[in-house]
Amino acid sequence: MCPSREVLEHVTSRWGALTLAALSSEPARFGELRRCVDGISEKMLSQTLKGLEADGLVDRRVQSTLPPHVDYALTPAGEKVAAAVQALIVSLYDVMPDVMAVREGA
Amino acid sequence: MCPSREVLEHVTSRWGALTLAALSSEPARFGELRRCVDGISEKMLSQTLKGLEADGLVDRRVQSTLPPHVDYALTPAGEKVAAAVQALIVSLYDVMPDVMAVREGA
DNA sequence: CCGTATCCTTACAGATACTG
DNA sequence: CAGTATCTGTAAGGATACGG
Repeated sequence: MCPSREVLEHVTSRWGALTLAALSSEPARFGELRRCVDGISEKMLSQTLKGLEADGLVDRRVQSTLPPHVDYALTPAGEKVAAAVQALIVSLYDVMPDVMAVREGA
Repeated sequence: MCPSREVLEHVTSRWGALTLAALSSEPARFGELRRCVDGISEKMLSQTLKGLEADGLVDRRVQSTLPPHVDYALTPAGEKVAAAVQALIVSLYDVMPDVMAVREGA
């Protein structure tokens, strides 16, 4: 199975898309993301970020200060993918009226 | 949590995106989809199609002939979402060289 | 041909507690 | 603040066999 399938599964994993979307406006810190991505646990955020980082979509910058300060930002590749994810989310908002109508009607 | 989150999870579920992509070129039959979406089981295809149908993204047309003939097609709403999914996949292909490079380098 | 029903295994994901 | 470790339940997903 082609390697892009793996990346697709990372990006479209339960939290992958939301995390990319959260980073697309601006870099953010761990705690910010945790509050921003509604419902995500520390564990899953950490895991999701690691996956995206391993794929080269997210860049992790550590400042070894006290207390530690870590920023997560999109790489150029990440920006392209995140833009597509955003477009997908927008298209979803676009069709939500239809979706709701079908759900009721059924 | 907003209702669009549910639809997002359907669309970005393991097989959701691939199924939408497979339908975006033209309507297809169950068996065709099964062969087209590499690795999917009958159970998951059935389940995925049901979810997308319940969201009003996919239309199911049955001809009660013998043997039975069933076509799955995108609804107008489904077309919009599928287009966005396609764009996402294209963006992924676009960045795959970078991804591969990062994976090796690491 | 188009699915549904059943069984079974894994791995996803939440809660909690703890470390640098 | 920014995570990691462990423990545990749930449910997603695969294989197979059968029904309309």
